Amino acid sequence: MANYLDSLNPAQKQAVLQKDGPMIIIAGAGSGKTRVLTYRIAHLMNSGVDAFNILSLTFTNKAAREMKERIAAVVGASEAKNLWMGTFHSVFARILRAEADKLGFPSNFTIYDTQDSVRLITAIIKEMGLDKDRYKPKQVLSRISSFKNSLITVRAYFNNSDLQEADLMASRPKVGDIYREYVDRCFKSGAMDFDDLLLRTNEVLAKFPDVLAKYQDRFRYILVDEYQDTNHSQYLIVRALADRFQNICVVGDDSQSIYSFRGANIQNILSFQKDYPDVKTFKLEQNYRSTKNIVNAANSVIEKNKTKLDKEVWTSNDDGESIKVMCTVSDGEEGRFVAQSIFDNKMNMQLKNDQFAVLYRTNSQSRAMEDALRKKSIDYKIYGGISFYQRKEIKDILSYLRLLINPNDEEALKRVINYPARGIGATTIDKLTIAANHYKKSIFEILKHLDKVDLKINAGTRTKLQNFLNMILRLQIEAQTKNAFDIADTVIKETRLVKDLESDGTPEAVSKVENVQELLNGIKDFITDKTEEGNDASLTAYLEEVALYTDLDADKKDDKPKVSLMSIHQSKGLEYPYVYIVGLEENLFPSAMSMNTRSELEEERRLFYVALTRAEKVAYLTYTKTRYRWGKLIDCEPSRFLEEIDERFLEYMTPKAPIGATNRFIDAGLFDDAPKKIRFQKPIQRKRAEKEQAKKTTFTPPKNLKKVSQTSSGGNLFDDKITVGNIVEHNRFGKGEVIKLEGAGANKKAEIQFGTAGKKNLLLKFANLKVIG
DNA sequence: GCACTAGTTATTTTT
DNA sequence: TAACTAGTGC
Repeated sequence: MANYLDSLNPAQKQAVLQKDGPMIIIAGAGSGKTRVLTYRIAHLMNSGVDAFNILSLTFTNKAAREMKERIAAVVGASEAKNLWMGTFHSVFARILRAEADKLGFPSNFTIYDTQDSVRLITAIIKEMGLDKDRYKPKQVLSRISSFKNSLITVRAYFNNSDLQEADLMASRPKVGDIYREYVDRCFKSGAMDFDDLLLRTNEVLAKFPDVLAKYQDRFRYILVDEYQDTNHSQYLIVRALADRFQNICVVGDDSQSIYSFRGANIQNILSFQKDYPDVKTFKLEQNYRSTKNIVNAANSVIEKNKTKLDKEVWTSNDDGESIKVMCTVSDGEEGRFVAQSIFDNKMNMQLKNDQFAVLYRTNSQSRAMEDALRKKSIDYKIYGGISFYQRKEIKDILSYLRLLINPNDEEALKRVINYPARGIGATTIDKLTIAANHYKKSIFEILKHLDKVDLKINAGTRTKLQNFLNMILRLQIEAQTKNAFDIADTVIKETRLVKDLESDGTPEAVSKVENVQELLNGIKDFITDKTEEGNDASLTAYLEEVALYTDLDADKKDDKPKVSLMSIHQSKGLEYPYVYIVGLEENLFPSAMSMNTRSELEEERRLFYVALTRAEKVAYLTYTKTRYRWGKLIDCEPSRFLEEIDERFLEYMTPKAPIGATNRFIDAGLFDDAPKKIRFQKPIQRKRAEKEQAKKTTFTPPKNLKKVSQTSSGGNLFDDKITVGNIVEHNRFGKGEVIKLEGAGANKKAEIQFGTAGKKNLLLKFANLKVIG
């Protein structure tokens, strides 16, 4: 048997060797799940299963790509190429391209992103004359999205009095009508939104038995990763496809289910055993990622959840360091602490930026972190937030490209019909929209037959519309022969889009021009990559990839190491030696929006569990007493999650000096914050207590808690003892000679020439050096 | 039709 | 705070 099996523990090995039938792998955090999946697929292939018959669904495209590479290393690249691997969305978008005509969609249908969907819904609400304060487009969209994820079609909605009543009670009786119009308009535009990619897949599989049979026969072995985060729609697809051969392997961890807001249903994993009575269950409980302190601390938190599967995560790794808790006065201070701490750890442990991650609950928290890291000249990368492809200048160009592929794409057309400005304003667009709705055609069709439509549009505007139409038609013809890069380039020249920006001259415009250049480079890369791989390099393929792109996919390999900043949701599946979880405050984490029900709170707790288990070596938890939120300074209380961690695993940090130059008066009171005491006081009493404390200048350590000072006395002592020429000993690097000293006090650094480890720069306060001679 | 300004409103998490 | 909207004047 191939030697890859030797590297697995008994539980992992069993899961890999179990070839046929339904099976579930409950994989604790850091238990080598990816490795099991990879080897399992490799093993299937080695035991005669054709790669073409394996479908593997992952949570991100990046995960799929990496897994493919690892499988390629075992079975060879040419065979691995034939595997179907990717996210639900990308795999089924591909399948829908082949089957879309059966549902009346063009095969080159557009994929609407959230922005497109919101814009369309906004337009519909306006057209229907509804109050947009009552019908908030985003809320309406998320309601529609949840319908779709539960496979509630428009017809099903109108047959379901409960749903209608719920909307009536929420004073939004027209939700159903908006839903209907939205679906119609998407259809007319030849567009599918994210949820449609799953819903329409279900539809095509349900309505066309031959299509279902085709894919059942094709995907004889199905693997689903992160099964705890599948929604009902995804669940049904998997079930339908696996129905014939029942070779279905799902992997997941109920403790890491964190996407219920997106329709994910934790019941999918909890009740898998009921769906397939002869299921084989495997549990991966040994954690290889983190220290005992981290694993046990995480366990002590997740224990508080009632809904969960039975499992015990353990590790044979070292105890490691305690989890460090830090309180600061403000969010700015919190950022400075994190930046300083990363700086110190880098110095002391000789680490690279990419060994650190800063995780937060909301993306808006990144700003304070960015500012602090930038001041310290620490390179960082932000994941999430507004992605590159969402930027206006980029979306505008992409919209032109979309329009060339699919001229019925309403959102794309409305974006570019007057950009760059060509004198076609809101009034004209309204008239066109009304005509389009009336004739049940797309706006583009109306444009093509302007002369036949009775529209009160004056001659000047008519010419402008005609010119626009002619340009698009001309470009469309060019798009048939040119590749994606050339056509994008032509679009930019033809529309004078960049010239417009260049003449602007503002710094923003300059950066926009750079972004456009980056987009062009991206298209070029796409073409070369896909051509090399022998894959589809068409404009359609490019637009699809871009629509389903996430920041995580964008990692460039040749970049210099950077600190990662991301939301906890995005950090799922990742790991870092040093992890900072910031903003541990009530109403922020757990989020104020998610504390109403037990299940919401449990999900927040799982989110915290996910955050904590990202850490391999050291985890820092920070919270602050005040924070700016929508421009206002608000008081914060420490998060309940801090208390839920068994305190044996914690260490409360207390810095000796303020990290940055801030109000000394406030700083004086900041260090004696024991969350234990404060938690159970009522808010008003608490405020008073805080004021009292602020007046004190002395520090009383909280009882029962270990206290570490950032400026440990040991370090200080050595400060004065060490001089250039000393021979010192470091517990990692061994013996060395002090070559140079610089800085003073807490910032005193030494350059030391070690024998085996080479030259190192160390901060004395951390280095714990022993002077030998 | 368009550019500018003042006022309002929003922050959960994402394919 | 920042992004978006409605209103105003040309």
